[in-house]
Amino acid sequence: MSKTTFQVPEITVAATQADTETRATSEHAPDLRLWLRLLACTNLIENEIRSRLRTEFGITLPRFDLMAQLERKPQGLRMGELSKRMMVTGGNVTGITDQLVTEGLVVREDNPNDRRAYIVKLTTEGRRVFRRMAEAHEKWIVELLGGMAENDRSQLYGLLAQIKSHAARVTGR
Amino acid sequence: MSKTTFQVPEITVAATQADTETRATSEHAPDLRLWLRLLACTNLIENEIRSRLRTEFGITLPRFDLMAQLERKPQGLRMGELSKRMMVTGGNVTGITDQLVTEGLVVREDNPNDRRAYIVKLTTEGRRVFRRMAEAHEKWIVELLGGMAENDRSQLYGLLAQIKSHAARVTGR
DNA sequence: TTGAGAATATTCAATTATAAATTAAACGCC
DNA sequence: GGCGTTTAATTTATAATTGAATATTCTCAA
Repeated sequence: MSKTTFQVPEITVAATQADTETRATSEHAPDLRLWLRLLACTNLIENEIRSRLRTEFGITLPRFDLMAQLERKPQGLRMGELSKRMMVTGGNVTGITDQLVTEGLVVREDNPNDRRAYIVKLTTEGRRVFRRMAEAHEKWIVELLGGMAENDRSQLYGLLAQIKSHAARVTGR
Repeated sequence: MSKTTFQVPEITVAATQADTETRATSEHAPDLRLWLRLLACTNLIENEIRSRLRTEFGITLPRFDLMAQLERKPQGLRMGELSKRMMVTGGNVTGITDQLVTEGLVVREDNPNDRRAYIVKLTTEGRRVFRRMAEAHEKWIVELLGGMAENDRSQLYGLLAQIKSHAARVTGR
């Protein structure tokens, strides 16, 4: 009975949904379908957040993300630490930091213990600006993910932990 | 009993892992933590796939993604359809398609019914190349997601469906 | 029929992102 | 102390990505 999928009219499917996940059909491995759905969820939310950050605050998502990392670490972070946490390359962090420095939202401080490394911190202004944005950002996330039963949410959280630790092991962190 | 999360020691968490998710602490809303974990999972897997596609096949992830959309639609897709399905802007699709055309992997065919629109298709060579890559790609996904109990996987699949449809409603598709 | 508005795709400028090469400093070891 | 290796960050070249503006074509109502 579950093999009746080949009868589903393709036209209808294409008309009612069209995103990354459209790639997955019944012939695909369950893991692939899962991956495409994961990707579709992330893209959907990420694109909406990006758009709102731009229209509401005139900031880009990567700049917001970098500031978010710094906000949790008042002592500052090195470029390499930002790179790891943001999961992007070092060169990318250099560019985003440059922009934020120009805008006066973060500063590169010299590290007396290691002259190769900077310590990047939010400026007072940066902290002020960020807090205002973060408040809205959190509301948006709740709006986008919300309506989920507490039980489902913690289920999901745990299942993602499984994926994360497995994938991290496979990729060597 | 489920409200004990505020006791999680932040230091330990920060010391043992460093990624996007590091942004989440106990003071954050559960939804925010969930979002950051979702994002971390996606980035982890996506970055690994990108890297393997490059080293094994010398192709970029967006090019692979575009070809993947076409492979399922032998009749071809319009630029706008590719854009929706890949969840990226139209201008982006134009650029990626240009590259693939140069490489001889896809073609833009004129649409006799609508002279504004092209129909993009895989070439014979493109189909050949893609199939080889897709086989490896699927194995990688299984490797990265694998080891998950069938029950957990279908649980996760369903929970993501919830998120996806809710977020799609909020964003207006 | 025609003309206003919608739809389709491209172009453009700016930003983000990667990967590889480079510069500079720290580290370890003899 | 000096030298090879590692580490931290930037630079460079190229690609991907966005958002806005533009050019073309289509639709449809007056």
